[in-house]
Amino acid sequence: MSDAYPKPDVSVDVVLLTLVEGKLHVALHVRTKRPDKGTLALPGGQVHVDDDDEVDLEATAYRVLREKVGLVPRYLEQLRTFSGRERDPTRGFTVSISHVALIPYEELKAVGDGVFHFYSVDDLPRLAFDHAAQVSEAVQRLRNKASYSTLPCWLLPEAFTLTQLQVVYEQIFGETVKRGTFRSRLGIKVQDVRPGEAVDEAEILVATDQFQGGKQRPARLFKVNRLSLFRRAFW
Amino acid sequence: MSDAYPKPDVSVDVVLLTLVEGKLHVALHVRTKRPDKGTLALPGGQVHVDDDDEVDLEATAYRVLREKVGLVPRYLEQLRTFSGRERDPTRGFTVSISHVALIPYEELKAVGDGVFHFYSVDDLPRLAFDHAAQVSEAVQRLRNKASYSTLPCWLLPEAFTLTQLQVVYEQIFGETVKRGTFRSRLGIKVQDVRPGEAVDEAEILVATDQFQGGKQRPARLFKVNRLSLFRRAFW
DNA sequence: TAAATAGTGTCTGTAAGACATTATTCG
DNA sequence: CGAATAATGTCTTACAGACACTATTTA
Repeated sequence: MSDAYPKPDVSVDVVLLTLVEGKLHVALHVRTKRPDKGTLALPGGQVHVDDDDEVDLEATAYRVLREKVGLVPRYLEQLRTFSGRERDPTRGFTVSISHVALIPYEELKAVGDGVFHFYSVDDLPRLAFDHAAQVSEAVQRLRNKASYSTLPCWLLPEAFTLTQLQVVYEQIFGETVKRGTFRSRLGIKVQDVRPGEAVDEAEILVATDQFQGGKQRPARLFKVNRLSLFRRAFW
Repeated sequence: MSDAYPKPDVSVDVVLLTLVEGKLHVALHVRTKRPDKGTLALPGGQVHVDDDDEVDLEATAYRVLREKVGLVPRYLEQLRTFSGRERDPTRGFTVSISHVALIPYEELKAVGDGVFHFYSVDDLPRLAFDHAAQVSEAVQRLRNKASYSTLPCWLLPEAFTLTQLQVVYEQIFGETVKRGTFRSRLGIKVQDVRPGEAVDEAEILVATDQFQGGKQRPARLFKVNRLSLFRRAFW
C-alpha cells in the first residue's frame, strides 16, 4: 500500500563550520558531476539503507564527514530538512536533511585532504542547488544559539582560555564586550576554583590544572562539560 | 548513479497542539491498518511526488491536515526529521519529517469530524511508532519558544485579551506570573494606544477597537502581528 | 621595573518582580 | 455603593555594563 507512491530522493548535507583567522568559514568542494558540475557545494551523500551500521540519518551525516572530510566532528546537529521539486530539476522532488557541524580549525588543518576548502560565510560565491540557503540558515542557527548557550566552545580546541572564548563570541556576533561583563555573565570566579571542578553552579565550564603562558601572566585553561543554556541571552 | 541506492520511505507527521480547558492537548486517531493497528497515532501521510501542487514537504503537511483533520492551521513549522530502521520494522529504514501545528480549540470544535480526538500531552497512552517522542519534542519546542516569543498567541482566537494571553503563557509553563510583570515584559501601555496601532515599538501586538465585556470592566482585544522574539526570556 | 595580559572589585543605571492603587463596568 | 476585573504606578532588588584596580608572568 505504502509502496504505491513513488519515493523522493533522500540525501544528507552537512554545513561544516570553523573559525579561520577569526572569521566563520564553511567547507566546500567543487562538484565533479552533473548537475551543477564545477560549482561549489556542501559535503553530502545518499542514505545507505542497506548498511546495518547506518542506523539513522545522523549516522549518515557522520559517515559523509568521515568519508569526504576524514574526521569526526566535536558537534553535530540536525538543521532543517529542505525539500521540493525545484532544488535539483534533474532529479525531480528531492529531500535533503541538512546538518550543522562545528570543528576547530586545528583539527581540519591536521587532516587537510585538499578536496575541501574553506570560504568565509560573509563572502560566498554561487553555490550549487539550495546550498547557499543551507549555509545561511546554519550561520543563523549558530549565532542564535551562541547568544544563550556554550555552543561556541566547540569551535575551540578541547581546552581553551576565557579570553579565547570571549574572542569567539565576539567574532560570531561582530561586537566587542567588556571582559568583566563577559565573565560575570558566565558567573565565573576563576581563582577560587580547583582543577576538575566546575566553575559555576550550572557546571557550564570546568577548570583544568593547565595554564597557557605567553609573555605575560598565564591564563587558566578550561573545558566545556556539555552544551549548557544560559538563563538570559548574551546580546 | 544516484538511483543505485534503494530509497527509504518518506512521510510527514504533524503534532497538532491545542488548548482544551487550559491544558495542552494533541490530536490523535486510532490506526486502522497494520502495523500498530488499533494504536493511537499522529496525523501523517506519504509524499505525493507526482502531484504538482505539492511543491515541498510543507505543502505535504498542509495537505495532510486538510485531508485528515479538515482545516488550515494558523501556525505550522517543521520540528525535526526522525529516521531509522527501528521506527517501523515492517518498512525498514524510514524517514519522517515531523511538524508542529497550533490551532485554537474553537476552530477544531467547529470542524469536529470525530476521527481525531484530543489527549492531554501530560497524560498520554502508548502511541504508535516513535510518535510519543515526536509529541514530547513538539511540546518542548513550544515551551521553549514561548519563553521568548509570541508563539502562544496562535493557541488563541485571532483577537484576545491580555489576561487570556497571560493565562495561556501560565498554562504552558505551569507557573503563575504577576499581571504587572507580564504586561511590563510586553512593554505594553494599553490606554494610550489607538486601535490598529501597535502596542509597543517592537510591534508585537496590535490593539483592536473591540472590547470583551463580562460582568465587569471590559478588556481590550488584541491581535498578533507576526511571530516576534523578545530580547529577554520570560521564565 | 616596564610591558602585557589575567583576573577581580566597585559603582551606576535599568529593568524585573512584589505589591498597592486607580479605573470601569454591572447589578 | 459593592463586586469584579482591567490597567497602571511605586518601590525594592538584582544584575548588566562601564571602569578602575590588582595579580602574575617575561624581559
